[in-house]
Amino acid sequence: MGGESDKTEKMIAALKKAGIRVTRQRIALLSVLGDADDHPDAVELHNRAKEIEPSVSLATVYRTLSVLEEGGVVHRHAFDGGGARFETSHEEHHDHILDVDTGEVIEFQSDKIEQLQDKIARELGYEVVHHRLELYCRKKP
Amino acid sequence: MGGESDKTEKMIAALKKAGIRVTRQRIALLSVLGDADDHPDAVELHNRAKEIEPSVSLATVYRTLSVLEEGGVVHRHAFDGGGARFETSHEEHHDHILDVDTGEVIEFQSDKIEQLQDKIARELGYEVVHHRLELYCRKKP
DNA sequence: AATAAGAATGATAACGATTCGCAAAGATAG
DNA sequence: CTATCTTTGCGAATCGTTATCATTCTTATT
Repeated sequence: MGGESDKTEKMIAALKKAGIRVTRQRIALLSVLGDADDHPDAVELHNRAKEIEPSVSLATVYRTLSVLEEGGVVHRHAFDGGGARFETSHEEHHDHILDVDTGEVIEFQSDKIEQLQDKIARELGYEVVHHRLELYCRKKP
Repeated sequence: MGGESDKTEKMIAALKKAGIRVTRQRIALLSVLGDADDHPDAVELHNRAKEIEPSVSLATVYRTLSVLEEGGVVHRHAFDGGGARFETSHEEHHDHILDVDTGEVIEFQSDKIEQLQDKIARELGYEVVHHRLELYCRKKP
């Protein structure tokens, strides 16, 4: 019983607290998201979720991902080419390196860059709401 | 006659040199691109180009933009929401601030950030092929 | 200038990712 | 357990973009 991981439990609690209804399909999706250590797109999440809860439809996956995004539970990324990709937001903020040959995604974090971004925006009279930094890279020979 | 600007002439010369055929619709699009100081999308470019050369079709705008991108004449950007937006590549490299309230696009350039990006990639065994840095900002109160 | 050969074009169909509309099923408060 | 209000699945619709294909243009050659 309760095959859900700790991560999933926490996300369910977060939903309840936010007054968002907890349904079978949402639990399935949250569980899949919690287990994913890659950055799957909606179709891939749908495939994985179907193994837990065969009735989930792709439409619901999309709808739920939007709900979760608004609730701050997942982050949506729009890397070059193809559709949006998702990850849970229970890690530190980070940016991404994308291997242009293999498609692999590597996460990194740089306070210095972050500070420079803020500085640049500030000097132009802006404050950064959110940003997007992607390094499309190739393995060094 | 030859209402084309200097910029446009140069781009036409670039096409010829690259062995790319110079057509009425391509001249129209290049002229529109040369005059644009914003970052128009394909539909907007199509509208502007039609005023010079009414026969241009949207399909050709898309096709030509791809050709120009491959030829290094324009850059394609995929900002959050909506479709791709374009600008000529005859300026220095720069990144973008996007005003989340007005949609305005401001360009900026930071050697320091660039260097940090290279350093981060290098330390992970990668070299940066290209990158994407967008600051979604709001005007400071 | 006329021509041949290949490339570019316009119109429209097709596409992939995502959203919408709606009737039916499900979750939660009382 | 019931009433209410949400969420769901399905399929159609939408958006930005690309593909198809017969026709028209460019360009190199005469």
